[in-house]
Amino acid sequence: MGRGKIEIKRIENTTNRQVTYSKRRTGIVKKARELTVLCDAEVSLIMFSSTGKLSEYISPSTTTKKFFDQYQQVTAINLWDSHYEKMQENLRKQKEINMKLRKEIRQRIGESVDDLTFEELRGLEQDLDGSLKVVRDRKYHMIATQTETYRKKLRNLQETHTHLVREFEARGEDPYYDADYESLLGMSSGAGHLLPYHRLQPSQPNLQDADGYGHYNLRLG
Amino acid sequence: MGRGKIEIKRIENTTNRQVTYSKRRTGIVKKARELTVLCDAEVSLIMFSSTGKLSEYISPSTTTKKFFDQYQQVTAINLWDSHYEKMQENLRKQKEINMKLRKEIRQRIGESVDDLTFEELRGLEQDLDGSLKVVRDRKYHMIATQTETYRKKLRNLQETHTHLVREFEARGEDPYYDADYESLLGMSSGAGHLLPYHRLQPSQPNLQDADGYGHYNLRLG
DNA sequence: ACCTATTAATAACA
DNA sequence: TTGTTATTAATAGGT
Repeated sequence: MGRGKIEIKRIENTTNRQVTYSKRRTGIVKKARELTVLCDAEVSLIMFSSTGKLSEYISPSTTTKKFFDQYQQVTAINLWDSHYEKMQENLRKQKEINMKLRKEIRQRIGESVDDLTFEELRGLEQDLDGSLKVVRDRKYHMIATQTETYRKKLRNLQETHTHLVREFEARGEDPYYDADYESLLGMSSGAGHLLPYHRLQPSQPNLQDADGYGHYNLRLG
Repeated sequence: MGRGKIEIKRIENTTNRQVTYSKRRTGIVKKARELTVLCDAEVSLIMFSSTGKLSEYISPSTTTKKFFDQYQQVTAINLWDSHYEKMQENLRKQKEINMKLRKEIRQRIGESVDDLTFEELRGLEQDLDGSLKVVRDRKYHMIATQTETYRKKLRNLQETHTHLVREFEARGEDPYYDADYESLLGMSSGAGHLLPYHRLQPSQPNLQDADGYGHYNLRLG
C-alpha cells in the first residue's frame, strides 16, 4: 500500500526508518483505537522506537495498572505477587526471631531479668552456671595446650643446643670456641637447666594464674 | 476498506462484532509485527476481547518482564522496584543480625566456644560471671521478698490468732486451740515450698518494630 | 473460512 | 516533520 510494495525487513536508511515508524505508529494506534471501540475490547499497545522513545495506547476505562493486573491474572506473571508476599512474611518472621534472640541475650546478660518467674530465674541461673563452666574449661584447656606447646618448644631448643655442644666437643676444636659457647650460654639464659649436661626435669606447667586471668603469650605458634 | 464504509462505534450485532474482532485482531498483530521488523522497534500489544479472551503480540528478543521493566523505567510505575530493593536489603540485614545474635547466644551457652581467642574467652567468662551474679542476686532478692511476705503473713496470722485466743480466754474457754495452733505452725513454717512457683510461658514480647529497623509500607497505592 | 468490491494505509517523493 | 498521491493492504459484507 504505497507507491511500491516493500519487503518486510529492517529499513536500513535511518531517516526512512524513522519516517516509516512515525507513520505506521500512528496507523497502528488508530487500529487499536478502532478495535477498542468497534469490538468493545481492551487494548494495550506499547511501543519503543529504535531510539528508545516510548509511545502507547491504552484503551480508555482501563488504567495501566489495572491492565497489568488483568494481564497478570491471565498469564500468571503474578508469581511476582506471591513472591512479594512471601518475602514480606519472611521479613516479619526474621524480625520476630530477632526480637526473641535479643531478649534471650538480654536475660543472659542479666538485664530485664526482673520480670522472670522464680522458676525461670532458677533455670537461667543453672544455664549460666553451666555455660560459665564450659567457658572456664575451655580457657583452662587453652592454657594447658599453650603451656604444653611452650614446653615442647623449650625441649626442642634444649636438644638443639645439646647437639650443637656435642658437635663442638666431637670436633675437638680450639677451646676458644668452647669458652665462647660457655659464656654465650651464661649470658643468654642465666638458667642452669639449659646447660647441656643437665637433664631437664619435667617441670610443672606454670599454672599460677589458673584462678585468675594470667597473661600468657598464647600466640607462640 | 470493505464493501462499505463503517462508522467507528460499537458493533451491536454480537456475531458481527466477534467476527470483526477476529479479523482486525489478526490485522493489528500483523501491523505490530511489521512495525517491529521494518523499524527495529519493540512492541507489546495486548488485547482482551469483549468476552475476556487474551491475545498478545510481543516483539521477539523481548521477554514480557523485560518489556514491563522498560516500560516502568520510562513511566515511573517502578516505585515497585525500589520498594523491592529496600525490602530485600532489609531482609538481608535482618538475617545477618540474626546470625550474629545466634552466634552470641551459642557462645554464651558455651557452644562453639572453640574458635574464640583467649582474650575473647576471658571477656566472655567475665560477662557470664557477671550475668550469673545478677541472676543470683535477683533470685536471692526474690527469695528474700517472698520470705518477707511470708513472715508478714505469718505474723499477721499469729496476731489474729492471739486475738482469737484472748477472745477465747476472755470468754473463759479451754486453751485447747493453743496446742493446735503450735502444731500448725510447726508444719507450715518449713518456708521454702510456700513460694509461689509459677511455670509460665516466656512472655511474648511485642515485636512491632522495636528493633529500630523501619517497616516500610510496601503496598502500592 | 473464503471472496472481492471497496475503503484505508502508506511508500516514495516533495 | 507534514502533505500529496499512486499503489498496496485491510477488511465489510456476502457466500
